[in-house]
Amino acid sequence: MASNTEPTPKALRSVPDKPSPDGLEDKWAAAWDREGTYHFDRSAVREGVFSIDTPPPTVSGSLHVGHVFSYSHTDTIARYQRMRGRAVFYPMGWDDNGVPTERRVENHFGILCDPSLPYVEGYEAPESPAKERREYQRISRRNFIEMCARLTAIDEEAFKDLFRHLGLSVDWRQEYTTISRSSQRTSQAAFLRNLARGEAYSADAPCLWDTTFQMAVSQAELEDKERPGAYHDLAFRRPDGSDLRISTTRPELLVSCVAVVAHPDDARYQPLFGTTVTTPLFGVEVPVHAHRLADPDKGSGIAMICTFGDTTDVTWWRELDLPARAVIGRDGRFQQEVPSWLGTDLAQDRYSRLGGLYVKQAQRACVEMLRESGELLGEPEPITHAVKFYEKGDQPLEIVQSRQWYIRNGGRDDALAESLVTRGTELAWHPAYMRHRYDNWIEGLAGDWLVSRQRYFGVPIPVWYPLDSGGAIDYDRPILPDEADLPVDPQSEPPSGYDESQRGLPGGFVGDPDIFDTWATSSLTPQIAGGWIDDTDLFERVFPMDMRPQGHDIIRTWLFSTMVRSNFEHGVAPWRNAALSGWILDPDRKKMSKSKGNVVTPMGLLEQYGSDGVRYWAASGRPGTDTAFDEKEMKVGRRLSIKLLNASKFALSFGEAATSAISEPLDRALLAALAELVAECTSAFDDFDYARSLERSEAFFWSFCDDYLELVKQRAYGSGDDAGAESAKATLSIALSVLQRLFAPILPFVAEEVWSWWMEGSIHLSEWPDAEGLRRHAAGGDRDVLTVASDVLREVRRAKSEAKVSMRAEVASVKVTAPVDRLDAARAAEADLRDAGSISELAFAEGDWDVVVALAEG
RNA sequence: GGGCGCAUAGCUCAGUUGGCUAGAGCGCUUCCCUUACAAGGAAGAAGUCGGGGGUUCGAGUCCCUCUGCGCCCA
Repeated sequence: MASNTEPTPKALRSVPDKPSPDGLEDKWAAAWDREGTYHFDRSAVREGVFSIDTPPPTVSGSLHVGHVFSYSHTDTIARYQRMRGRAVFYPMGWDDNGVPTERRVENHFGILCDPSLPYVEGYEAPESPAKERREYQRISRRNFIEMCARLTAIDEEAFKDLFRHLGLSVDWRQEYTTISRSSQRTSQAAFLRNLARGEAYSADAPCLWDTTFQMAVSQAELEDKERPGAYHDLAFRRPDGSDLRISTTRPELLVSCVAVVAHPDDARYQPLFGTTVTTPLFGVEVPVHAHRLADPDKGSGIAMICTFGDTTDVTWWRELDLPARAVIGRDGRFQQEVPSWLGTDLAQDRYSRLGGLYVKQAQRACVEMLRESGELLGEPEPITHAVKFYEKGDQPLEIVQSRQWYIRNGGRDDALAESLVTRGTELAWHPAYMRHRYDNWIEGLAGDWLVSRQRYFGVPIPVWYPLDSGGAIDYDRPILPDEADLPVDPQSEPPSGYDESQRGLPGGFVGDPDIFDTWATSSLTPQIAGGWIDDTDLFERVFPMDMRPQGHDIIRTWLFSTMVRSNFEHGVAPWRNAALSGWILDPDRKKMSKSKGNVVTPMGLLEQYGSDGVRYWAASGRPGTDTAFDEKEMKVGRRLSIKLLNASKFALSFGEAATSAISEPLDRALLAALAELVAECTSAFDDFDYARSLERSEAFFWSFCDDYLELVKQRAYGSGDDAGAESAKATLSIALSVLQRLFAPILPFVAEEVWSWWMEGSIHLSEWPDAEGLRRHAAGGDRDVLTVASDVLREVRRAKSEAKVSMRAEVASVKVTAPVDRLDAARAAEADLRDAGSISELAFAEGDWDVVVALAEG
């Protein structure tokens, strides 16, 4: 079902005297709103729909030029598909929840969340926020969430204004936020279904922990950073009493040592396998194991296994079935209580010097004790090594043992990983090589997806736990809500069958204190935007979606996690195409980012160059390619907009004529060339390559203005009953309508403006030009006629330019020598050439290409 | 260490399956106030296609290798 319309000329053409691109944004954005131009046609069936899984920007600050860049790309595709007759489902979402939003809210208002505090009715943030974070005002969880909602609502409006000004053809009735009740219901329902099918589980397991945010972190959020460290050689005691030198970068974890390990092939340590050694300082006896992950070239080739110094420790702990001896708490400090495995007074005494210290302090204390006891061999050897950080954090992660929820993602299940790779092959990737990023990520997964986050502003994990008669939590029998009751907040409401007064009491219940990872909700954007839970009629019309546009930096997070959820819930890939956009680079070829301080605010650019000018720059960036931030390109875009206004005004000034009047070879040549252009732009857009379509259209348009318009204008000025004039007028009308429509996806404002001068309805709802129809109008026209005529004209201009005379100067004679086919083509445009060049005598001769121009005297 | 991408005019980039003397825009130089456009138009100069090797009648394009830059992962 086509939702677009054939171009219908207005009864009266109305062209302004002095066209300008300024002010078009406000004029047309309002008109599109009023007319509902971009409203999704809900009666369309799936085959007639083009649906877009729009990236919801994080509402935690301001939009930057990168947003303008990539969202413009998506919009060109949306507009093209709409003109092809598809009902375009183009929603917009806002990703509010997550750490960045909480951070922004904390700093903006000078507040911090303390869940132990009571709710305050009518709370207002301090008028002047405290400067130091530790002096921020503490408020209740509910108050904090309200403040988050307040700030994100303001930010959303600003974002929306910018996107409308940019001209995104979004259906704003389909706006969503990832924190809304509907999104919470969707997110919780999807999770409960994962749980019911065994795709989600909770486990008391080691997890990466950010001690600043007091929050668990998933593998997808990790970032390796090079940090200085040092190898400390410690003296363990062998069974025979001699020293065993073991190197470690984390001597403070000595107290957590549960074993030592060397490579099975390492002859130096083979005699020790199966025996025990004794740790320095604490005198704990630990076994010596063999494992392939021990690197013989690292340090002394034998390592201590601790609870837990890094992720390899976790692997060893799991595979070698070792005990856990954790001492570092969630706050990043060594626990006060002396560990039970320290048997001697000396060991206990030594530990008491560590209790309560932060990791760095504990390291210093430990090294000092090792020096005192003589068990530090030599001096520490400084090195730099990769340390794991939370991508938004500034302290190294610790690994702590805790109860968390996980969703299976193939990290511990090869068959699942393989099926997700296969899902990836169901997608068309633009550009194709981005698929490797996805495949490599899956191959490198080390565990399931940890989705619990110890934060506040987000979707609560919809689970309660019963308390036994002793008040202990029974994690194995979680209490789940009915899907019909979603969304729920286990922190503030009791599960069915319980009363709020039973919260925390023996025989009662507790709510899971955590919320979901941001990605656990945004991995469901197709379901949220498409109405999976609330609007199944809509969902059937739009899912699986046609297009997922996104940055390539979040393939491992957003793209992958969306695949995981869709694979489980629907057994299909959630989209047919993934379009990955590149980066914006500053003039030094560095990635533009807020932290580098090289970001430019977009609104000023839109005002200076016009939204079309900025969109032109964006659309010049090829899909997936990093693009330099370049205001010159925006200026070029603005010039193109102005040219389209002026050329349209000029071409329309000649009036109309019936298409049956097209008779001149030059006119047919133009239409034949135009047909090829349309075919090329169409296949480029079908391949998501807006940049190629723009490049071809633009080149054609400039030569249309420079050559064709110049060649034909004298003829078109001719008297109304002149056949040549009629042919020119009809051709100009067709060409103009085609060129305006080819530019419409890229330059929506100026295209709509010029269209409105002479056509009914919005250009954005009109038919995309049709190459076949143009070929019929061209009636076998020979493109060479235009090419050769342009070549001759160029020679004439060159002669005038070299003689430093006006282009209007009279030419006494021109002699064109050419091979016979080109000669025929030139002859076919003879009259137009005379007019365009002010040529008195035009002669032709057969031979090698040559144009001799003789200017008139005086 | 593994994977991927990029390298073409001063700058930003095109260059489809290998095919005549390698293209565009910007910038630069010169000229033109022509009744669509001076926020314009015309013309011109400018490149050993990162280096080396190979396949081929023919390589910017395919293969190998080296160098530099960038990204992802370990």
